[in-house]
Amino acid sequence: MSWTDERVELLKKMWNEGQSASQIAKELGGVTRNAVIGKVHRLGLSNRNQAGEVEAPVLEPSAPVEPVVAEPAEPAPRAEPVEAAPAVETDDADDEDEQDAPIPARRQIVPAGQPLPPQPSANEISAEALETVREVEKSSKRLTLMELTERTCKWPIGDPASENFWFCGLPVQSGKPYCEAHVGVAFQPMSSRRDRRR
DNA sequence: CCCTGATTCGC
DNA sequence: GCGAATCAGG
Repeated sequence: MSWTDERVELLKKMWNEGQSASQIAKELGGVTRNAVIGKVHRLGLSNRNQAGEVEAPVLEPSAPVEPVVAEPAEPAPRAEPVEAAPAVETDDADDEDEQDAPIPARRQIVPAGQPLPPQPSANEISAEALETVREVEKSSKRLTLMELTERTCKWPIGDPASENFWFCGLPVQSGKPYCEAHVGVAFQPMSSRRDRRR
């Protein structure tokens, strides 16, 4: 593969969008991240952004969709109940402990045997948190189902029933299924969810 | 171990 | 110019 104008353009675009060298390399195909980094330097744009100002088009993910049950497209091979959300009984047993508690997750099945993250009802998340997540999602890697790995955030964004759908894909928080931002909304301290009694 | 970008240097 | 190898760091 050679650096055709088109490939260089894509490289520039992605680099200015903040994509990592490996991401770009994957997108381009036929090159390694080293090649990308090397090219980036030769092009003298090691300093991300400056003129480009290529704002990610990010189509509004049509607001937090209600839990969408993914059709078991293919029989998932005994999906490991990874961080299966324990039935969180929001009883009146007010516990002040700051123990993290996953919000109820809908059982969803992914061919890869990965449990899908819960679709949070916007009303359960603080405004700021939601804001932050929205912000972070702008830089999501927009991975497809097949591109998910054990260390890419599996938080779904958008409407699964449409083309406007992808997975976050940002680096997961070591061990967890989501990136930092999404772990934040997926696992909330009891205290912050106490007031929203059922 | 996973990842990131930066640099070097033989080709 | 290219990019693998290597380095430095999270």
